[in-house]
Amino acid sequence: MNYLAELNDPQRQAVECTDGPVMIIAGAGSGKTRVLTYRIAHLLNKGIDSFNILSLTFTNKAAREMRERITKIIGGTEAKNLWMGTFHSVFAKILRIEAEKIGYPQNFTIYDTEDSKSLIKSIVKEFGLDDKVYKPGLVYNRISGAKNSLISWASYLANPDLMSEDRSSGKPKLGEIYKVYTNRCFRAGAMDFDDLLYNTNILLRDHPEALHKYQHKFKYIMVDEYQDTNFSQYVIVKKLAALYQNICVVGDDAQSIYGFRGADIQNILNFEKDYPDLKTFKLEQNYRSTQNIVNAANSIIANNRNQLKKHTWTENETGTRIKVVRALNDNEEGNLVANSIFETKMQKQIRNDDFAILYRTNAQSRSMEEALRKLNIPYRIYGGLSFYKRKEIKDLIAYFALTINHKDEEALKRIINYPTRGIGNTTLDKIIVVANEKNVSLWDIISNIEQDNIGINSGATNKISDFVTMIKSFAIMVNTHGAYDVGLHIANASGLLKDLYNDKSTEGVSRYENIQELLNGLKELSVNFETGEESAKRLTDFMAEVALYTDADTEGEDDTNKVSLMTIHAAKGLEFKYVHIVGLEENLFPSQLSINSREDMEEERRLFYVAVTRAEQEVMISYALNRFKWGNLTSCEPSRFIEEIDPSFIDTIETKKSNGFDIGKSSYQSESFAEKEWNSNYSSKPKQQTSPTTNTVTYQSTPRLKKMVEATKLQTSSTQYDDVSNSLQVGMRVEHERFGNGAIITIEGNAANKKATIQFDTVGSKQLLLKFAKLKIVNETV
DNA sequence: CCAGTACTTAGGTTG
DNA sequence: TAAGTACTGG
Repeated sequence: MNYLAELNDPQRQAVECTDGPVMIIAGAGSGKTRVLTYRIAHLLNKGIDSFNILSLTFTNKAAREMRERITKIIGGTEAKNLWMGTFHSVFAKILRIEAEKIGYPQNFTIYDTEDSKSLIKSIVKEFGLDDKVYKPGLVYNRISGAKNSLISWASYLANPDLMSEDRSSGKPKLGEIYKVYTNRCFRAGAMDFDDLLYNTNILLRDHPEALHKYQHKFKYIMVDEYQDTNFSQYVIVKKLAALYQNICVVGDDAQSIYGFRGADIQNILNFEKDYPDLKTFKLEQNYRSTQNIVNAANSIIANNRNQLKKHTWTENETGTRIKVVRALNDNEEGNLVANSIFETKMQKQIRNDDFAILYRTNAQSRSMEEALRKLNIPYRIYGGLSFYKRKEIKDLIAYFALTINHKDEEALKRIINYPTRGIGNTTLDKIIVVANEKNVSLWDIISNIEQDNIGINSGATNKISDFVTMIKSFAIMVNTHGAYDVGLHIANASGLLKDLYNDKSTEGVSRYENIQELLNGLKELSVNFETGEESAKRLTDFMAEVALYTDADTEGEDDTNKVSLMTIHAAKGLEFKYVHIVGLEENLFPSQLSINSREDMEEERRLFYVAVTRAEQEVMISYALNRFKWGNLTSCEPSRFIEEIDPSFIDTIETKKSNGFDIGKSSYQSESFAEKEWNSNYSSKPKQQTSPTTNTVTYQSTPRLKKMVEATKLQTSSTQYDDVSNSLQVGMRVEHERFGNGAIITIEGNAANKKATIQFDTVGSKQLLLKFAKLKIVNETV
């Protein structure tokens, strides 16, 4: 295959320059992925072994696309041998191999962000600190930032700058929390996402033999989206490439938009300093967009100081100018955008999925959705909750995790009493206290619960040992059965499937189906398609990868041909014929939080650059004069970014509504249709200011009296229902004032804590505390 | 234990 | 405004 003929000059040079350090500055739409894939093909053509090539990306999606394209060129077998994937997946794989060197078990758990935050939350609680001050998300970001800068907890505590920062922000204990967090993760045999990179650095720093091994293995290294690397990733790449120096980084400093999560644009700006004999190639020809779009984008980015020199250009047609549209308020902005899409569709016969609406913040999607719905335009919002983050999925996966790694404490805390098995918070708290005293894992305590008397009553003790026995039995099965068999068994034996099955609400049904879907996924994994026989794919293999799945991008059948709604961040790497960028207002885009520093402002500007360069044919920019923010109507000014576009590439549209009023002219504003609509949208809503004074005022008396009244009430109610509660038996049919009729399935606990599980005819199964549930016996026949 | 209510908070997001 | 969480009464 003559792939070199398909490339322009700089693209071909970049492909052919395989040895030594190379930097490819790839403008938007310049054929970057093509160059990367052809470069790998070229390496293989030259006789390089596919096992010696490492290719790193940031997202699963990018990795998958790359693998698909490379498979087409070089075939599946060769493609499989390449080390190709996200930073996290590649180094997780290496860490599993080398885990023992750094004191971790080979089957370590990967904590996702939710696990990490929940752990942080419990540590903050243990410290007796206020979780309003030490918000888990904030603490997590602080720890994450430290790890991505390769600052250990010890150097954090020893760093006077960091310590004084934390003191002046009123959070002096952050370093201590970092320390305990690290210890707890280690104790649980768990790494968070940042640890996958941090610990790789530890491995390469402290174990020269491991460093040499991987330096020799990865003779050729490629990194995509290099402008998004953080310090931790930068050091890994630098170390691995130190021996052969066949390092090729690809990126575009103008598209660096992830500074807020630790990406350091200096990594690409200073790449030359690390490799003085660096060869740089610039891909400046844009194949995606019209001249107007490319030129407008160039005029925007020219306002940034901190950038590498490059001039993108295109041979495409001139195209139409960028339209700038003003709306009176956010709802009208939605209507203008939706109308524009509707008209373009009709006039030019364009598909829905050729349109995208891009915004700075997720909150802006609402007005867009409403407007699209009014015109019956199908749309899809990106960035929802991914499958693997759903509660029921996380619950089942927690069972898997605990089965494979008994020390995993977040998994254990999540499921020890779900489905409820009588191991309540009090018991769990006791276990945690003892585990912390001895600094051993929770599992160490509960698996010896019968020997060590830690002040838990015999009932709970029995339940805990049942739980331990169950998990141990799962663990045995993992070694003897395929992933699907074990998964199904765990879902059943844990009682999770049954619990969901009993919930007949819409959400309950959907949760049950989600579990089925996960199990189906396991089945596909464990069946060998060619023979139809069970393969040796183990639950362990699934668990090694699942934490790194984020696939919100599994497109179903019904997701085709819809208008795309997403944040600009989410749009990076995508392209659409028609792009609407909405909310171009000061304090929104650029964001209010970025107006005080040049770095942040330049990142906002790059974000705008990314937005504009998504478009092939047309860009429409809109802003509103008034917008609801946090429940208040605020007036807005047009964004400075609009002025920064060279005026020769812009058309300012004086929008006309269907009735002919020109809302762009202020003289019409007080009488215009738009104004009336504005009034009807916001002012005519009944404000509920008039309080319903006539309604029942139950306790308009002193607090003391109120207490007495309530005490009497409780007394009467409990005496009244004690008799009923004592005579209840399993099998009886009862009536509940809210849930209707049902049958008693189990009764447990005694006296005040007596509770029953009841299968109701209409609302499914519920557990009720008999003290409160005013049950009437309907039928005593057992 | 369940469900309703009071209260809080509000950027972008991959793995 | 809206959505999510913490608290509390039955």
